[in-house]
Amino acid sequence: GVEPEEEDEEEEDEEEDRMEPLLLGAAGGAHRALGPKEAIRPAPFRNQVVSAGSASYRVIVHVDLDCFYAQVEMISHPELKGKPLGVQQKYLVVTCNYEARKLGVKKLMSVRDAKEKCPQLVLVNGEDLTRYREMSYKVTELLEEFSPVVERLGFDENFVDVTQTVEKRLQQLQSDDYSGVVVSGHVYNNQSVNLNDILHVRLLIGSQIAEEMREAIFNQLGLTGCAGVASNKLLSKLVSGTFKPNQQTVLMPESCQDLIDSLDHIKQMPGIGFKTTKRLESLGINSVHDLQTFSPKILEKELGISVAQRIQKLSFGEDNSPVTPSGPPQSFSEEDSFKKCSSEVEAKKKIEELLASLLNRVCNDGRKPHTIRLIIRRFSSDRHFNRESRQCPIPSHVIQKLGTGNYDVMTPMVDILMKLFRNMVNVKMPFHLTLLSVCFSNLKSLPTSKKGSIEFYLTPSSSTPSHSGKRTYKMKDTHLEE
DNA sequence: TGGGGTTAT
DNA sequence: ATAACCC
Repeated sequence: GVEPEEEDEEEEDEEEDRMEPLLLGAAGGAHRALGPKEAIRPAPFRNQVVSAGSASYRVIVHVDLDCFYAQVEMISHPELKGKPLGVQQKYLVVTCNYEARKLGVKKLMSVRDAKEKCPQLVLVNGEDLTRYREMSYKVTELLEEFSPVVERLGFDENFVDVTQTVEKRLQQLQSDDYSGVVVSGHVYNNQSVNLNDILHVRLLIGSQIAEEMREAIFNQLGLTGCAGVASNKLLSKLVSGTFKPNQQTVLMPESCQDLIDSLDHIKQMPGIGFKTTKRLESLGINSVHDLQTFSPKILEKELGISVAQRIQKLSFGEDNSPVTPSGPPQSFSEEDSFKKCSSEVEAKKKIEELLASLLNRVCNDGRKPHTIRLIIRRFSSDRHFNRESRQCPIPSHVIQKLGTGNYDVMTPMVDILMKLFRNMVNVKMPFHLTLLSVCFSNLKSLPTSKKGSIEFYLTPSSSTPSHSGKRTYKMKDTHLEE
């Protein structure tokens, strides 16, 4: 027989040690539970975030706006307030307000079913995401004032690592007297709170911060939402949904098992998606308990070591993934779906529309995309999982024209996109597409350093044979990323 | 099923 | 370039 390996976390530890000082500055540091080995290692960065005794214990807030698109629409159209409202994309009601929900409308319900359930339902078109996107970033920016460590999840959810913020407030408290600390909002399971337990005190302060966040979002942006406070992202997300709408809940560590037991199927576990659920079901794994007790070795063979270990940890409520600050977006895309597109001319028109919107967005962003991608969906029985794409670098002379309004950047871009199109679609043969999408990625900042002046990029040159007295310049080698 | 996003392979 | 995940 072969000895089982025990030290399979060695590499990971070294990697994380190198990153720790960085994360302490930017991300609040304590981003995972301490392993047993680390506790006895004399690490120079230990104890910087959370004092000894409580190990590294994070406080994470998950903020989840209530029916976000519908709220934005009710702000844009106040006369709709109080009426059952649905937001429509194509023939789907993608979300709706609580008046509509009371009358039986569900998210992602077809327009026909929704109207049948609720004939008074008011529908607004939500295919243009511009206003939602703008409001979404306002929320993220507001949250960043509480802690710079904010990770976006979709347009309507954010994770905030408030570990450092909590620590500051703890230190401001009169010498270890926690008797005045109270919870804000619900405590999951109505669990009793112990002020002698420093972890409890930290989470309570987290709940107060969460309350302040929701207050700020409401007062400054007019939006309501839920919040969950817990020791990691998974638990904060699960607990934020326990009191809905416009309420918040904190999870004390002792109730962790109850929270994950409240899931009635593994597909409700964030991180376990459609594909993994199918494969787990084929192994006879349906409940969280099934996953907890399943043989790790067999699971690793079925799903690969990475997925297997990660999701089995999730089943115990363990999640060491850090809150990664999202910053500005990594990509911009616009898509349109339709019943049928079967000619090149038709496709070109739609691509031009998508591109025009994208160019506006990219122009407002300020950064320049260096990659462009075209995505298609061909007609097929399984609508899902059937996209193809081609991408290529954007030629530098096109990139340079991007910010400037006066040059035509559409024409060269459309030419590129149509080449990508013909690379994917044999236009001499009949075809049937149901979606087109254009994506800009590989965004690079313009060099904005010191003086935004041109002379920063030019270096004086003395070798000027023809025009003595006139100064000439040579290009410096320059890269766009500072 | 929409119109977006992200990271890993 | 695709596949998985998230909303």
